[in-house]
Amino acid sequence: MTNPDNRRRGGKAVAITVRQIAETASVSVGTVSHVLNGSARVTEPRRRRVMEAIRKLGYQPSELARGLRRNFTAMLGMIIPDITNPFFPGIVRGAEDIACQSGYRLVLCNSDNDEAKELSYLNDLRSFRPSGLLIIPSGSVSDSLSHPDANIVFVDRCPAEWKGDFVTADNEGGAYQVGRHLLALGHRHLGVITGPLSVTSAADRLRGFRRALAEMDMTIGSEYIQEARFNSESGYSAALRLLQMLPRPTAIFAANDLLACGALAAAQHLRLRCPEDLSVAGFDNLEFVEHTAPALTTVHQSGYQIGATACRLLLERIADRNKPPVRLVLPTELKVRNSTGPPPEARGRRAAAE
Amino acid sequence: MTNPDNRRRGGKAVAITVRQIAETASVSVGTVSHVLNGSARVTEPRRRRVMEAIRKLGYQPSELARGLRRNFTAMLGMIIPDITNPFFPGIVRGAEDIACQSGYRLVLCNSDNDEAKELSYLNDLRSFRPSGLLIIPSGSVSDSLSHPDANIVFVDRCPAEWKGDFVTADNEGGAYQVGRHLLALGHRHLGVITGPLSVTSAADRLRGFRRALAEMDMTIGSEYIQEARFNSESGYSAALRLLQMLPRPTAIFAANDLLACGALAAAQHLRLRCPEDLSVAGFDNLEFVEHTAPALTTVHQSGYQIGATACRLLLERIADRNKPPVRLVLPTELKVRNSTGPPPEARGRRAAAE
DNA sequence: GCCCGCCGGCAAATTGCTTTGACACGCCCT
DNA sequence: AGGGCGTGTCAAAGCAATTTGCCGGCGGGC
Repeated sequence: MTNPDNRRRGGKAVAITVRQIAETASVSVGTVSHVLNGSARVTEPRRRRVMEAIRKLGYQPSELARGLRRNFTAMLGMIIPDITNPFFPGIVRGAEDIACQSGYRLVLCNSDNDEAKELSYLNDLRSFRPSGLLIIPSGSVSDSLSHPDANIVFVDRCPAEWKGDFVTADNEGGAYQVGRHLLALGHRHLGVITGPLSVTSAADRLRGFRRALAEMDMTIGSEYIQEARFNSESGYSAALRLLQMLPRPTAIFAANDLLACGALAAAQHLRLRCPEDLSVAGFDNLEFVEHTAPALTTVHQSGYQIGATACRLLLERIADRNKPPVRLVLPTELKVRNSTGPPPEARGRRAAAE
Repeated sequence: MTNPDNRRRGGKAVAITVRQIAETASVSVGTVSHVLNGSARVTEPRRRRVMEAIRKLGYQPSELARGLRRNFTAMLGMIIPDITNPFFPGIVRGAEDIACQSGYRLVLCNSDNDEAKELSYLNDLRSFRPSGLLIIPSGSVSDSLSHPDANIVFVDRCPAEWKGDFVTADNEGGAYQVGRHLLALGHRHLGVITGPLSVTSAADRLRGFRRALAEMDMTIGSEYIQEARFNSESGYSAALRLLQMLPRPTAIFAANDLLACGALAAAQHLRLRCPEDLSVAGFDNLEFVEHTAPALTTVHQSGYQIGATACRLLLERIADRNKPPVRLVLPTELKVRNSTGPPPEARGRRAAAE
């Protein structure tokens, strides 16, 4: 019963190979390969013998050997800025679900918002010959353009030079909605905490917000726009800076929910009530912001959908390298909750009128 | 200048290979390999010629070919239950940082708390011949024991039969602290929302909580222990069930922060004030629970540390397959915030006394 | 009844890299 | 000066798959 080949060599276990399957099924290795890949017709009795042998020996083909020969593997590389930012796991999850459904595996790397790290990962990932790459860029990734050999879909953010497949949410439109909302409430002194402006999504959000202002013939002083990194600590200190200015803004638009959380904390620290003294709006609609104090007004975007869509696009790109590039913008939606309300003066007036 | 080998074949680009490096540097391919791996001494002039050629041609060795030959690759597999549970990304991040520092890449899979999916991923991952595996198990993964060929570290949860390397936080101790805290506040009617009891960490937490009760010669009725899945919706409905019982519990210990969030929402839905009418405590200390309304009392455990430690252990295991297994329990710490307070009756008494 | 063509299967070449055994060269010691 | 010995280099043999070229046998058409 024990196959002489199925033993230990050099002290380490050797896996089952096609050769053993071939012997067990009394066929050639080529035939086994054809059965596995449907790359040629194999008559039924042989086919069944092979399948049986595979089942019996618990054979699992080596992705390495297969990849080496075919020059690509059943894996997709994905580079994200930071897995601990709760927005990205949603994207990853969406992408992974789609990838796994099609028999692909996802390899994940954190670029840590560092362009050098990103580039290094990009190269490392390539040495595994993945079928494709999903990239949420931190830098310009200019290199990827000089190596157009890989299938790449950019996600959430888009390098300026990139003309290929791309999926994002409607950052500009969502931010525009926030602007309209705050203006409609009567706010005239506005502050913005933006993400790093080198990141396209952050820039788009700022632009959308400004568009809402422009429609009311308003502008916003550059000192009222604070650039921050996409985390709550950074949002906290940016909010402190804004709230010490005169006139003090009555509303703050934070470019994502983490920044908004930091802003809430800053307001609390300064004993400003939200939304009575200060309105705060965020972006992303992370799951937990319904439970913050107060519940956060924010723009909903579905990370899962973004990831799933991007991955679907990538699979299509893999299937047909020559189809025209697709650039998708998924809808966003303003969720008004309790962290935004009329500014103090309007509130006072309204209270007086009642 | 153009190397004749460096052209397209069959329509697709062919990467630079050792062979081309060898030709360019006028050495044999074996020598190139030795330079790359330091597997034999190479005289300085040759070594420099090789390095120069590598730099000039932008050579990147194929991990596939290398892995095929050596029977392992510079990658680590990781299986986690669900990346969208914010506790896990911290672990992943910790593991990834350590892995990348040592030149390894992390491949991630979501088992979705599904044992079958977990097993399937385990096998797929194996076909890439990773140097090791980090697993947060959803099921018993009994299979992994019959294939002790891989280096495996279990993380956060431990299958009953597993006697190898393992890292977790002090779930039992943390839950014990919560129990002591709630009892010290005067609570006598307690409810527990536990995670799936097949998951060892959930069982440990319940045990720790019970130990605190036992020290006061108390027990808890089984109807006051509601088993739930580790997400907030499940926590919401479990809390509703608890809060409709008579006598109504005055405090709820939720086995993780997501469940606790659900419990807070349920309390709010029933117009119960927290902590005046109901105390809620969680577990994990996710970043955002400082900002919930009210700020959540919870047990801190560092996902990052768990992940980093587990990965370090795995690297050590890879370096020496024969060293004795290590089982680590990282400390946890109770964080008392505003979601816990004295029960209504004590509060009434205290108010009357003042 | 014979020949041609097609189908199914096999053996061998290929993929990029590591590793090993052999070999050549130079140095030191006798 | 000659014989070891150590050192550095190379060529070739894998690793586990896919893929290609070829061949034998069988069926159909003339």
